[in-house]
Amino acid sequence: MPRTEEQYKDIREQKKALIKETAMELFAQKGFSGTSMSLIAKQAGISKGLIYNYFTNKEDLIKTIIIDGFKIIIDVFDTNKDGVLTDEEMVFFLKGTSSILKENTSFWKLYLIVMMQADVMKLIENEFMEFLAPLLKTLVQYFEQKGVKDPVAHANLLGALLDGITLNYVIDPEHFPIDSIIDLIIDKFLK
Amino acid sequence: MPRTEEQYKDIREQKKALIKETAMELFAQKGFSGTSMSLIAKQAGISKGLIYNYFTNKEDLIKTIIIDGFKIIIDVFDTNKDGVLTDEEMVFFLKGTSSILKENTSFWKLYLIVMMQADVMKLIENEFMEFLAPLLKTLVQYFEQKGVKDPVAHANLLGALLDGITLNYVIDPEHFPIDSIIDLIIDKFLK
Amino acid sequence: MPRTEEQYKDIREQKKALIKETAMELFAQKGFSGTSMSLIAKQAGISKGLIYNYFTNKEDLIKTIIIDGFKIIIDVFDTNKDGVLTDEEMVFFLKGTSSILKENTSFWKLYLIVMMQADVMKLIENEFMEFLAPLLKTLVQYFEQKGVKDPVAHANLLGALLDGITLNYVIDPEHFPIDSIIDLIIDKFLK
Amino acid sequence: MPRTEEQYKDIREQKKALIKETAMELFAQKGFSGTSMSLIAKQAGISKGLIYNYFTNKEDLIKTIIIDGFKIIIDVFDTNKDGVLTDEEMVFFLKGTSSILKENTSFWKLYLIVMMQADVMKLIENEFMEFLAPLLKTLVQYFEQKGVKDPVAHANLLGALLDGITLNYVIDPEHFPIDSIIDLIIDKFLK
DNA sequence: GATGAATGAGTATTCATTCAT
DNA sequence: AATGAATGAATACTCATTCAT
Repeated sequence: MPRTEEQYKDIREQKKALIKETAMELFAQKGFSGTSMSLIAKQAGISKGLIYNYFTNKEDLIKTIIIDGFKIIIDVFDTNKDGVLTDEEMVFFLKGTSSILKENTSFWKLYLIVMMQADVMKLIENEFMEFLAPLLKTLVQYFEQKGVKDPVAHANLLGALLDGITLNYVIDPEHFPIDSIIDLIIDKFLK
Repeated sequence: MPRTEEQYKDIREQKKALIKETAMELFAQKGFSGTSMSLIAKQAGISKGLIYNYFTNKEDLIKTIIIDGFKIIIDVFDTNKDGVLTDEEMVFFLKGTSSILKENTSFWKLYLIVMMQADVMKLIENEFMEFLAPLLKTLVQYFEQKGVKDPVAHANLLGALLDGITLNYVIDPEHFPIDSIIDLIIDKFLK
Repeated sequence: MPRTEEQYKDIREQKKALIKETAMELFAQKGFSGTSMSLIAKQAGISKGLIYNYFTNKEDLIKTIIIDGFKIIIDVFDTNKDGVLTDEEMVFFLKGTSSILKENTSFWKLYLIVMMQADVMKLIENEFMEFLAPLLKTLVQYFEQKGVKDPVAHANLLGALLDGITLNYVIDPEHFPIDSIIDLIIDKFLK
Repeated sequence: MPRTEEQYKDIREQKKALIKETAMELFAQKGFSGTSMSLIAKQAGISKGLIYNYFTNKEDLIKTIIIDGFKIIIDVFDTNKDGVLTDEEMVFFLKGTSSILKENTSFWKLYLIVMMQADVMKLIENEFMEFLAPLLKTLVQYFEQKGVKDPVAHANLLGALLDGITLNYVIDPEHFPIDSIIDLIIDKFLK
């Protein structure tokens, strides 16, 4: 009995997710050029050819991983919100950073790798800006509302700080005291 | 009649510097595995083989570039100093960060790439710790002396911040407002 | 729909045999370092890359060729036999040497090349001793039973003689009078 | 004061001998393609360029080593002698084989390597025949005079035996019982 | 006579991608 | 949908040889 269209779609979605998940871990661990398609296939328990059934090539694979990752993060943070953050929401956002880092360490490591690699970065420039711009805008608005002297510098400072925390955390999650640092930030930026 | 030893030494040093400089730019631009020895040779206007006259292999090349870079930075900052930073020295250090970033953008980009790349990182782990440990210690001592509640978190926060600034600056030097951010840091951390 | 496992296995075995055969001829003709993987591929009518689908590297290739060769020879001669050779069996063994040389000239040439090449020899040392030791032991036992004064020297002499015959035969199979020499040996060693 | 022509000639001869000696050891140890000109230069304590001052290329170097080696051996054995060997002379020749192997192990190993390598062999084919032919002729004459049934087979057998002994000796000089084997040959072939 | 920097063709090996089944 | 054999271009690295000094 042939499978229904629905079932086929399910299989496709599952396989695609499996490939993406496997590839993400490996890219984060060994870098983009350091990870071969063969290894991804082997690790995922499928054939090399099958990957090309779902992704047109290696670049498409990493691009999809990153962009889909952004989508999830955006959903979580709802960074597109028009309104202005209250202090409470900001605390929620900063505390959320910690748990989102812990739960998606591989993704964030990959994110940093991609940011450093101009060639790969070009592939996702547009999506990257779509992701980052509203976030930065929200931060600027937040500081404007707090009445600080240079809200743009404040927003950039906080953005850089979050990047730096991400960097240090993904490199050595065991030893980097992320939670006490987040507390410190809340103390320094919200009072 | 052969050249004098002096002449040979001169030639060697100049060529080595040329290769290191060229390779650093390319590594920073395209990553370690993304940069081929052929490209380095082509860009430097020499033959592939000659690189191997000066560096035993690709790893030796990047290792030498990073370690020599550290040496220069250490000399500038004198991070091995035993004493404790005064506020004045801290300001000097932070302002120095800005100019050292501007003058060695490629090196710092390479530094971040290397930090993200576990396999390359292994090559220079020892030298990296020798460079970083005293710097972090100095920061901790500085915050201890200021009497803050959690000096280690403060030091790590400032360290992460400097990493984040480096990251944002090397990715887009034109648009990142590094100087006003440094001023803000001085304002936030020294008062 | 993929091929059946059986089909894949068939393809693999045929290709592997083709590569081994081609490589053996070339190694025997031009030596180990004198034979490039490119040339083997070209001669076999396949791509360079395919060789690495079947053998992990050049060393693995020559090692497999030699070891598989030994296996065949051992089967033919049954050198592991525990008992002692009769004169009749010794005649059979010596006459067999002639035909085994004629039928596997390339292999024996390769065998000699490998013996002369210390670095390649190291790769197969163990297998080589497993092959040679029982053969030599059988020869010693044979001469012991014949009651000659120095059976070890006799065995070594005969061994060296067989090596020498192999050497002369593979260098110039057309002109070396192998059969009359074997007859002479039978005459000189068995009476 | 400039050196006299005589002195220059002396220097040339000494340097040439040094290069030949060094190269011979290395070729015997690591094979022809396995030995680089750089290594020879380093081992001999001279520059790469200097080797090309004395030998037109690598092939010329090995060719000269082999041919000069033959010349010395021929002188020692005087294989060009027209007359026929007496039994006494044959004993002297066989015993001499042992000492000549012990004193020139590297040369004989190189000789075997070259014999196995068709490409290199071609370079010295003529000189090789000039060396071997009279030797074989002398052996044939010796056996003719002894009145054996098949003197050519006898000569070839003895020749192969000497090759085999050389092979076994150069591979493992410590353990191969060359002298008792030579005694055995004298016993088997002269009685 | 002597040096060693420099070249460039060559080597082993890897890997993204294709395609017949 | 799925396989893995096959390709070929690219990569790091080696080395005989040249040549200005």
